[in-house]
Amino acid sequence: MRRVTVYDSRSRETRLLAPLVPPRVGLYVCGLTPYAPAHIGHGRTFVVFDVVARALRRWGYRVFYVQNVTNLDDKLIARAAEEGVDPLALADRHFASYLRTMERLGVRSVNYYPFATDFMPEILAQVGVLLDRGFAYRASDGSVYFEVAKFPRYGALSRQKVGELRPGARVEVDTRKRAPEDFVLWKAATPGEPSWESPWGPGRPGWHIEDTAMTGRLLGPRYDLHGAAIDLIFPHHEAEVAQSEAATGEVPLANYWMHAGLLLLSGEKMSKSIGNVAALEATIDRVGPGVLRLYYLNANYRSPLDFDPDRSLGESTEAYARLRQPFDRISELLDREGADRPGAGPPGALGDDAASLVDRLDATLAEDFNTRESIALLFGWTKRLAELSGGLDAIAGSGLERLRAPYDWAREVLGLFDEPTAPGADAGGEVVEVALAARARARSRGDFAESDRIRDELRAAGIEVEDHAGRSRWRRIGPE
RNA sequence: GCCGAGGUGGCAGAAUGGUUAAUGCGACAGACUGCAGAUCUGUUUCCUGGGGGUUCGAUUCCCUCCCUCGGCUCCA
Repeated sequence: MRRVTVYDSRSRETRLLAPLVPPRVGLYVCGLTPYAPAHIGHGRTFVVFDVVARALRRWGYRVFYVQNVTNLDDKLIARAAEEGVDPLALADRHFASYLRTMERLGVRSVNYYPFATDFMPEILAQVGVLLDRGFAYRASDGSVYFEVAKFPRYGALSRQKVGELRPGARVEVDTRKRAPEDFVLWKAATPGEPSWESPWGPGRPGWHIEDTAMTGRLLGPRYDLHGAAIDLIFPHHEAEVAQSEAATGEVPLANYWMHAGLLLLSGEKMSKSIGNVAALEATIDRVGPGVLRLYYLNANYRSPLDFDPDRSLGESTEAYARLRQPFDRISELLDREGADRPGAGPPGALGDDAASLVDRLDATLAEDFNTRESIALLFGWTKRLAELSGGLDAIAGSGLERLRAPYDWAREVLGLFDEPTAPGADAGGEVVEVALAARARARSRGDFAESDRIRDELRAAGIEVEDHAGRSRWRRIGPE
């Protein structure tokens, strides 16, 4: 197992990752509430933790990655009422679409997506324990609240002092509570809304308790790593800590807390409630998963990232195309001619350099998942291969495989280069070759009008033609 | 008001108590090309929010102020 450091937002320092039971790592990430399509802010968070899981697995850790699904909450119920559908069915529908989007984005590292409503026995049990131990109380209508005053550590994670909060700043204060900072564990049923039987009467669980009920069963009372976006640190994560630690007596709930920075849209938080969202699915349609992942990973995962719809992805598109150029060429040669294609060895010590670069990439990423610095190293490698100026074609298959190693690393860990690209392997490649042959004949007889017409038509179809000294090559740039 | 995260070139964004502050985008010039694009080469010397302090040396550590964003009880 490689030595890995993690910035822990609870202690506010970068710490050596020491799993409770090596090499296992329990990773829990707060997922979304599937009441609307995912936006690119969600995409950032889930790509970040996808890389965390991929990297840890590569380094020998056995990661069990749980991402919960809040398939029942106020907004979901409200949306379902608007549409006149069953809330749980609405959640199922949006979750199915979310899964497809994640698959396209290359997020395949999650082991288990538990649904809140599948953990009703655990939720009821945890609420019951909190009542028995005196950390919770029942309100007149049957709701159950956590009494924050009984848990002195409340606020330690987010460094909030209860007395300094401004109740009602954003959400109406619930008058049934003893104190404004108390939070609901069990909500008494509202007619017409989904409800479950409980010892305190029919109702449904509060948001926070769903998470600790799930992690209690799936990961135990203490686990290694809790991740989410920073906006959830208060009150959600604070409540998780209070519930779980009060109920189990086991401290701390999570050994490490990783909080991803928010994606801002033109300087403002992107969120479904404000309505300033860029849909994730449509963005993938437009630029492809690799460009979007590069955009996300091109910044420190903790920094706020300001998305500019007019330039951010254009810039990443250019950068991605440049980054992958030698990778595509190598892949094309290997796909077409195989690993035993003849040729020279890599010049100088380039083959060894590829191997040592992979070591450096691992070492760099292992310092709090520094994806940005890793990408800078990959650009350096792209530059070195580009300086071979056509020399890639002269190198034998075995050598090419060695030179591709840093890109293979990027594919495995960062999830880049995962879309089909090698022109030869593309469906329709033969047709393009025929068109290019016709264009070559036109050029050789000086008929540039015909030559340009063919080029323009190919471009309209998403095929970029590149004229090189010997022959013309082409690549897909996607439909305009 | 309180808490938290940020402030680095034209733009996006790394890193570090120490030679010319990475990388990418953009721009400009050259090579190549029938032209364009792509590609390659070079240039982009005056860039670390303001003010103090510690230090031989601060962008980095400390203090203070300013600005932006987030949270303040069911937001990724």
